[in-house]
This record gives sequence, structure tokens and C-alpha cells, in this order.
Amino acid sequence: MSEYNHTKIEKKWQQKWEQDKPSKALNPGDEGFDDTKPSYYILDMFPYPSGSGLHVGHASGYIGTDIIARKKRMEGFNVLHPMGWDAFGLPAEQYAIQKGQHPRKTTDLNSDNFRKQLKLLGLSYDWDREIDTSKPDYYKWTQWLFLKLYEKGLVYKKNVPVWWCDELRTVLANEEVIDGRSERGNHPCERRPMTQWILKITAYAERLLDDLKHIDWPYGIKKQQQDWIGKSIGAEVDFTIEGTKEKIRVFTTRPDTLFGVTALVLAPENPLSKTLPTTPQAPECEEYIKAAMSKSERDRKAETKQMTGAFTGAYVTHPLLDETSPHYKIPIYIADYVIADYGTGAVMSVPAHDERDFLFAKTLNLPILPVIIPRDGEEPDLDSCFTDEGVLVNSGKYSMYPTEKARVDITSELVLKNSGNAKTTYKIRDWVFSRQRYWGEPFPLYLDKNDNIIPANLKDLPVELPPMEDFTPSADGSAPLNRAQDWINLKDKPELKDLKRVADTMPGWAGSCWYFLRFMDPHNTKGAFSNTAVNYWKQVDLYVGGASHAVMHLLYARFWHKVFFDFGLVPEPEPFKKLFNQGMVTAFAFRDKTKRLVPSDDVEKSGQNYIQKSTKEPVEHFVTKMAKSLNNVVNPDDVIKDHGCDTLRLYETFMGPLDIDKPWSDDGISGCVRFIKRFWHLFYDDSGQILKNLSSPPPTEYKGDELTIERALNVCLKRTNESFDGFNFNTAIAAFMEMLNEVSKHKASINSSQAQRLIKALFPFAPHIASELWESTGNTTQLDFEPWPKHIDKYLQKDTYELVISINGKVRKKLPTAINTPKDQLEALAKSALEDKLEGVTIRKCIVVPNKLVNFVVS
RNA sequence: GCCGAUGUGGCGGAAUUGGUAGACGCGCAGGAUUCAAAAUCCUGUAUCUUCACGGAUGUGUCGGUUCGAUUCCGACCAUCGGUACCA
Repeated sequence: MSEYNHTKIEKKWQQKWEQDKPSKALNPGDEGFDDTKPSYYILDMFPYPSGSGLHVGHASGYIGTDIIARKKRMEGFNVLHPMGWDAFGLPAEQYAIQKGQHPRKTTDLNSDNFRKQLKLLGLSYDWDREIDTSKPDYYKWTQWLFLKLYEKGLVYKKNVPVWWCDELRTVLANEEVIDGRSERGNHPCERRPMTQWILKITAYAERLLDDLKHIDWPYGIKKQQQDWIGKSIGAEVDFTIEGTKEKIRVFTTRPDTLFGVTALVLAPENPLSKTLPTTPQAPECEEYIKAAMSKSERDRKAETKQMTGAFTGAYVTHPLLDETSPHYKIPIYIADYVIADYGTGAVMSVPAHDERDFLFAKTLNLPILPVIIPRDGEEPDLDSCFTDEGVLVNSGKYSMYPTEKARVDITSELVLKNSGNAKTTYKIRDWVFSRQRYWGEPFPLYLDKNDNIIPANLKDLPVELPPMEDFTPSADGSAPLNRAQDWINLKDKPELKDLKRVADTMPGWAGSCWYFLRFMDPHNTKGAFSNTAVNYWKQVDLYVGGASHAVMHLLYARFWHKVFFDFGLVPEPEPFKKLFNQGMVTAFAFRDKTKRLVPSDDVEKSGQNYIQKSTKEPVEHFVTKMAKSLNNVVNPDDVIKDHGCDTLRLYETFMGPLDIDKPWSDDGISGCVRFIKRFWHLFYDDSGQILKNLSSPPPTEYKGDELTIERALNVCLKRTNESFDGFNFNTAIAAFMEMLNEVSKHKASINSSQAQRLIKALFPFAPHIASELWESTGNTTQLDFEPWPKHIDKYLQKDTYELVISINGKVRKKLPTAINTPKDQLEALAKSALEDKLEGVTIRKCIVVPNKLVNFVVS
């Protein structure tokens, strides 16, 4: 075969791999398991199999991990590289409703399509480990693991204000609601008190925060998790309501500002406002509460910076001042800048040292009482507030204390006086874990007549979803499973006739909280996974996916994993040792002056600009997301059909480093089309015959053309190898292209050793063409397990280099020079080369960097 | 507002510890081949200036350190992403 036929070759090798399974990972105990091989677990975030299929953006991450997986196999690792489907959840159900079909059917169709598309990309997954979170043999164990959380007391049922989405007809977790709209579908949501199943993720807040130190994750993602957990160290302070023995407790991070309190402010929802001693002003206050409560969350948010509030007419007393102090009596206000479900729903207002309190005091004309001054002795400015650390003033015996020490000592005094204590709070809320939807894991719990919770036994698992003709969500917020009364009332289990099942289902995140563990042992029928399997694979060595999961999946999975760790089910406290975020593949699009999108087939290039064909107006060329609505989605199937999957793999790799966003360009791919063809022809002569020299063994010492080839090859191997350190495989492809430009001039001299190393190095990137060339150059082994080729240092050295000669840092001349010429000779050489330019000037200094440059400093 | 990331030719992007800015590829221009086209091959391609040799400018902006800065430091600007009364 002399012409490169991608269709034929790729089909041939994909069929062969399907049979021989070189990417099959072996567990201890499996036939052929080799315990001398180290393990390596590399995982892609598994996809939700959407109806629109895979686009080239998804492919880029999968191609990246595949390149690494293939190289690791060549380096002698037992590589676990699996794929599966995150198939339960809202999007899958929404899609089914839209298609008017059952989600079981659409999910199966979609995952079939995804599997087909992924296989066309030549990805070396161990397909024998494929999983689907919506299949009973998988969710049986999701339910079992949920029961572990229940056993630990991490599951509770409570009537709390939750996010309700009318459009989706279900509640959502805090993490799933962005700016009062659903993360999925962007529908408006509202706060509504409802009884929900909740997971006590707050119990793990400290460890989720602390263990971030021990994992190799991008700084930005760690920071996002840290902010989401939102740890604040401070104190709780009790203020006694004047004329009663009742106390109002506040949380503050700045107990050092305690002597600057000029008001105590309650959230409108705070029930304490109803029990305050009433006064003539109270009715006005009630109005305010009513008005605040009737505003939607969004309105309240929209009014940020617009301070409002009302005086209740009641007062509290200062815990550390006595009655004679003018600041002893503190008025109680109600204001909606205080939020009910953080801290205690009440704050001590210190306008001199907190931005919001300052604004509030300005708006309501309350006194501002500075108690901290800057350390550098500057006068406090009454027109702004000072929020930094400093030194206390007007604070009784604490005056002159630095703020850091004052915080500790004031807190101690509060403890002594039984008026407070040190306290740490977290922003993270418990995880609302139930959904009023059909397509999710049923809870493995029963309720008795008195609403007591009774966990299901292992033998009753899985609690299967009943088949329902009409699975659509109910308008009244009641879960659709409530309509399956026989199932709710356990008609299938007469022995449990007094109990009821739970009608809510788990959210889509449940299945993805542990799928990486199931991949270690996917066919286990006795447990979620065996000890042997998890103790062997331990944790995911490299996890690759988009950055959008920073506070949802990646936080939830860490939480569940820590619970499993506490049960001794897994050997590591963290699931993902190293995390890498791949960039998005974007697309070019055009828009006219009015920013309206112009279809690309109505645009033509005119020199370096673009004009709209129909109007002859210039249009702007810009980069945007790939989206169906923009009609700019590139389907990998089409690219593969035209150019082959190796070319697609190379192009997606060549576009840029794995972690950045890169725009797809249909023109750009032609460079890789040419490269593949030229690489193929490197091993064939003009008449289509394999080069004769390829059967000759390497010489004992390289010289002439063979030396030139050997040098180019070693440079290429070194750069390829280094590209794995920074996930910038684009430089590896560039190295291959440079090598090809150099070597193709001398291709008749390539010997068998050189050809082998070259083909091996290309294999992770373009496995089909590499395998075909491997075979046609006379090799019979599986490339997957051939040792990864390493460069030899001595062939990286050249005999000569270009000596750069500069004056004051500006390059003046370049001179071919023998390598390792001594310093003094270089200086002399440079001097004579720049004779004319150095005439009449004084050389103040001469810097010589051997094998690089000479710089004259002149005046 | 706060936090994070990123700014390099017409475009995607390269540049060890500070040491030739623009590798590689696309695009573009010219040429070869061809009846012609496609494909392929060769040459050129940061900007300004010069017939040319050459010279000047140039890695978002302004400044600093240095013999020498895309790289280090300071201030600012722009774009993208995250987050928002968290006391």
C-alpha cells in the first residue's frame, strides 16, 4: 500500500483493538495480572450523554488523556482508563420529556451514540468497564453507599427554605442556583420552605477545606472551593434585651470592635423580632418586615447598596460596659442587609469599621463611633470606614491593644462574663439532596406511620424505579412517584405493608459521587467495589475535565469519599490526586455593526478583512462558544470522515496547550492533513515501495545523513517527552513537524532503529497510522507495550552554533562558531567582527556567555 | 466591588535558570508543475524606512531593576471566568 487511506487503516486497527483489547486494565487476581507493573489511573469526567452528541470540544479533553494513557502503557504502567455515562438527572429527563419518550429509552439511545462517537476517535478506553449510573446494577450500590451516610447520621429530613424552580418543578441545591436562576436551563427559582432530604455536608466542612492542602489541583479551583466553604473565625456575643432576661446572640469576626457597636440589627426573618418588648414605633417595624419578606430574593439582591431598615423601639445593653456609659444602651433595628441563614441572623453594627454597617448608619443617620486607628498613627477619617487591623481606642482597658490581641482578650472576657464564646462559622450550607423528579435514584428508606425513618436492608437493594407511563413532574411540587401508589405502599413487599416508600429521588450528582470507585471493580455483584481493587488502584492519579464543576461535583465527590474513608472503605482521604482543567474549544463567528450574528456562509474574505456577501458590509470576526443556536458546532464524525481520526487528534492537540480555550478553524486542520501524508511518505519511495534501507540495522557509529537524521530524531524525542510535563502537546506536534522537514530530505538513509523510534513516539498521538507503519516496516508486536523511546544526550549536541554579538544588548552580528570555543577567543572573535562599529567608542565591559553570546557595554 | 486567569504578527500559538522574540502550523504573496484546475513542491512573509547593504520600532500601557526583560518588581488598562450584602 503506497497511498495513505485513512478510512481503511483506521477501521482495520479499530477492529483489531476491539478484538485484542490492548487497553484492558487488569485487577489483582485477574488472569495475566502483573504485580511488578505500577498502577496508573487516568480519568475523564464522564459525560452526561446528551441528545446532541459529542462535539470537538469534548473530544479535546478525551484526546489529551488518551495520549497520556497510551504513553503510560508504553512506559510499563498498568493503566486504568475507563469511560461511562452519567445518565441520571435533570437534563436527561428534560430531554426525554421534550422527545415525548421514556428517559430509559432516550438515555440508551444517547449513550449508544456517544460510545460510537468515542470509538471513532480511537480512544484507548477499557470498554469492559463501561458503567451507566441509571442502571439498577449500578444504583443498587449508590443506594448502599447512601445508607452508609445515613448510618453516620449525615442524612436528615427537615422543613427549610429551599430553592424551588417552577419551570423544572423541583427543588435544587444551593450549588445549582446561580443568581436566583437554575444552573440547568436558566429558569427563575424562588425560596420556599419545604420538607426535604438533606445531607450534612457541613459536618465535613473543616476537612474539606483542610485537605485541599494535600491535593495537586489548579489554584483557582481550590480557591473556589475554599470560598464556597467560607470559613470565618470570630466570636458569638450575647446582648441582653433591655428590661428582660432575653438575649440576642450575634456572630462577628471582629470582637475587637465591640466597643464601637452603635446598633444591633436583625434580619427581617429573624423570629426574635416578634418577641421584643413592644413600643409605639413597633407598627412601622412590622410594615418593614412584611415588605421585606414579600420581596423576591432577586429584588432584594438587586437592591444591593440601597440600605433600608426600621427601628424596633427596643434596646439591648452592651455586655462589657456599665450603665453609666453613654454607649451602654444599643437600639435594635431590622434591616434586610442582614441575612437570616448566616451566623445567627443578627449582627452587631459597627459603622466605623464595617462597610455595610457604615452605609447603614449613613442612611439612617446613626452615630459612628471609631474604636480602631491605623497603626501608623493617622487620624481616623469620619467620611469612610477603616476595616484594617490597627490599634484600639475608646475601648476601656483594651485601648492601645493591637486588634489581633484585643480579639483574643475581649473574647476571653465575654466567656468569663457568660456573654459569648469563640466561634467559627462556615458559609457552606447542608446539601439539599431530594428532587421532585422521576429520573433519579429512589431513596433506600421507608417511613412508618409516625414518619420515622427506616433504612432498607442490603437484600432489598436496589430499590428500583417503578416503570411509569407518565413520569412528568407534578405542578403542585409533589414528586411523580407519588402517583405510583402501589410502589409507594410497598405492594411488592407484603411483609412491609405498614411502611411507605419515599417519593423523592436523589439529584443527578449522586451517581458521580463514587463512579471513579466503581470503575475500579465494575462487575462486582457482592459489593460496590472490593477491598483488593481499591487498595490496588487507590485513587485517581489524574482527573481531567472542565472547570465548571468546581463547587458541585468536585465538592460532593470529595464529601462522599471522606465518609467512605471514615468507614475504612477506601484507603485514601481524597478521591482525585491531581486535577487538570482542559480548556474549551470555541469557534469563530461573524457579526455585523449592530452585533447581529451573520451566518458564516454569507461571509467572504477580502484581503485581511471579512465582508458580508449579501450586503457588502464589513463584519467582525470574533470568538465564541460552540452552541447549537449559533450553528457553529463542529461534529467530530464529519471531520473524521473527511480527514481521518488521526488527523483530528493531531489537530486538536496542535491547536494549543490542553488547558486554554482555543478556537476551532476548518482551515487550520490542513496543516495536520499534510503532516500525516508526509509522515506516511517518509517510509516509502517514489514508486510506492517501502524504503530498502529500513531493513538495515543501525551502524555502530552514526555519520553523514544518518547522523543528521539521528540528531533531528533525538531533538524530536526530547521535546515530545517534555511536552508531557506541561500538558502542552502542541509543542510535541511542532517537534514532529520540524523533524519531518529536516529528515524528509534524507529519507533514503533512515535505518530500522530510527524508523522504529519515530513510529513509537508518534503512537500516542496518532495511533492508527503509527500501527500501520509499524506493521508495514516489518514489526509484528503490539505497539501499545513497546518501550517508550528516549533521547540520547550526545545526539542533541551540534558542532557549531550561531554566536550572537551585541552592543548594549542590541544584536549586531551573528557568527557561526565552533561549539565550546573558550571565552577569551570568543571575545577576540566578536571584537574583530564588530571592528567598524566599535571604532572610536570605549568598551566598558564585555559579557561572554559561552555557546551563546558576547555583549559589549559601550559608552 | 472582591477573587482568579489571560494580554506576543492577519490568525492558532513557540521561546530552559533573564541571553537571537515570532519556532511550528494556518493564511497571504510570488514561482515551478499542469491545456487548465486541484493536489504537490520551492521561495518570501512583525511594522516602518531604504533601490539595496542597512537602520529604527516592537511581546496590553507607564515606570523600575539589569550589560541585557515576553520572562523579575511596582502602578495602571482591557478581555474572559467565578462570586457577591457571609458580619
